[in-house]
Amino acid sequence: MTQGPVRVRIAPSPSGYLHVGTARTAIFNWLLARHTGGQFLVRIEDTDRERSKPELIEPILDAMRWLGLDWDEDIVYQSRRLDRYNAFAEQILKAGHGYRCFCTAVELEASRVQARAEKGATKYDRRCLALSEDEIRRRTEAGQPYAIRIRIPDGDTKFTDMVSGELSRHSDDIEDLIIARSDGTATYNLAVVVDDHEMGVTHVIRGNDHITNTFKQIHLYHALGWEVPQFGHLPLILRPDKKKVSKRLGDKDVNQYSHEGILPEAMFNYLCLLGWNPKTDREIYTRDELIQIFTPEYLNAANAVFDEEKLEAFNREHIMRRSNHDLAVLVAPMLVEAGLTTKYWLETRWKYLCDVIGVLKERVRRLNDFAAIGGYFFTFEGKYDDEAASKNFNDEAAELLAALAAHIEGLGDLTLENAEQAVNAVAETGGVKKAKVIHPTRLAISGMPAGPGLYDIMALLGRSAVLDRLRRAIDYIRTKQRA
RNA sequence: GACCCCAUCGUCUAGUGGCCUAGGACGACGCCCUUUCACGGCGUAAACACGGGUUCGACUCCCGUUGGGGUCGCCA
Repeated sequence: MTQGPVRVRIAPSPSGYLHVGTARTAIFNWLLARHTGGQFLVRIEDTDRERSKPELIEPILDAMRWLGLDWDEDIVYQSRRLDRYNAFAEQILKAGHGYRCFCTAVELEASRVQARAEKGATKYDRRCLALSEDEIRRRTEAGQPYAIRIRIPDGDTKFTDMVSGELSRHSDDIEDLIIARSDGTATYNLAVVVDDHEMGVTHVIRGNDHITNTFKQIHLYHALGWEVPQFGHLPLILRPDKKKVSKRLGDKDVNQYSHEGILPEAMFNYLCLLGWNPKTDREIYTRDELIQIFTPEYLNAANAVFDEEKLEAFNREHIMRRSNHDLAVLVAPMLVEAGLTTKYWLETRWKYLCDVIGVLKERVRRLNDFAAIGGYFFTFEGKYDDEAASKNFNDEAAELLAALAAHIEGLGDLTLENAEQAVNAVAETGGVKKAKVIHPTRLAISGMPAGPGLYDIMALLGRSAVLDRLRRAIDYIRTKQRA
């Protein structure tokens, strides 16, 4: 499909962090902009003074930067455009598309409660639309506060959604929404329409929880005499319990995944395939590949459950695609934070770090796993896995370890080859199977029951560290046997 | 409750009337590889919600039912 350049936007409100739902909406918008050579814009919807928190803006932008979602123009802050919106509310009122509503919030709430009780729709009953000119003038002059509502014309409202096709709703089911509050400030729907129009947004792609708003906003475009943009309503991302992801329900901040060792390209790739797919059996793509192949036609209409296990599977694939050096840059601070080593030590032994990552790489799902399963490459305190120790540490093992240590002492540097030869020799002279030597040795030098190939570990650790740990294990076994 | 959206394995999905005895991926299970754990390879279990139509023929089209989700604020 060929499509001209689009102007799209993501419009988060700083009342919380960026969760995967918003992140995925941002990704699709960004992808469409990049695919068509258009612009991706960011607007901060911070008109709610009570709930917006300025300090939440940076974390949201950080999460976007982490995902590689760069924007093309200055960020638009609605809070700085408040004055701009009021004029348009007035314009709608003067043009006869709106009317003053003197109902108080308390009254409105009461009639909603009543409507619910009577099991009906809770739409505004338009009582203020029936007010006479005189009555309106009288109340206005008396200083009675009023909100401005737009009057929804009779008939069906229709639009063609990029995801779901023809969508329509009868005017009876669209409320005469308030566009300006009684304190004069504009409400969300008006602000959005004014901004999208003035920012030149051509395609509005957002969650399908906005469908109701879209019908309302279409009437605002009409009342203002503006061209209506294309709309696309994405299916929602659901939690495993099938509720839509939300801050309320404690869903994770996208930044948190970064701290938990998820690679940004993995998150990007996984999210992109939730609700969209390339119509092939391939699932792993780079960001650039996705820009190439992305087309909104392949957007799904059904909601999708977010599965962290599958995210991890994507993460593993992307970890395998990164160079050891790249991974080292990301893993180094994690090792330091875990108290396993220091920044300085790693900097002077960068090659070693890369080699360690090389042997650990394929048994890791998240970046944090490197520290969790490979700590012994940096620090070893003589702690042995309990189960493995009771199984592998016995008198016979102590003797074999001693024989191995003796053999290694006669060696120069430990290499993959002579490490293997050493183990073979010890097994042979001891008249036991290799496994009898290998398992205690692994436990002795790593403390772990599982991990990379033993010779890899030995060669990496080096002669003196291996000897130290061997002797330490022998002591450990002997003192334990005596006790 | 009203309105709207949606409906293929547990999960993400392919499928646009015959290529379907429904394909792939994650997860699960088993086998092989192997010093362990992974990786890799091979394989198994696992789905078209239901009922009516339309048609020579429906997973695919239409209607209804059921189920799930969303929205119903002078919040965004």
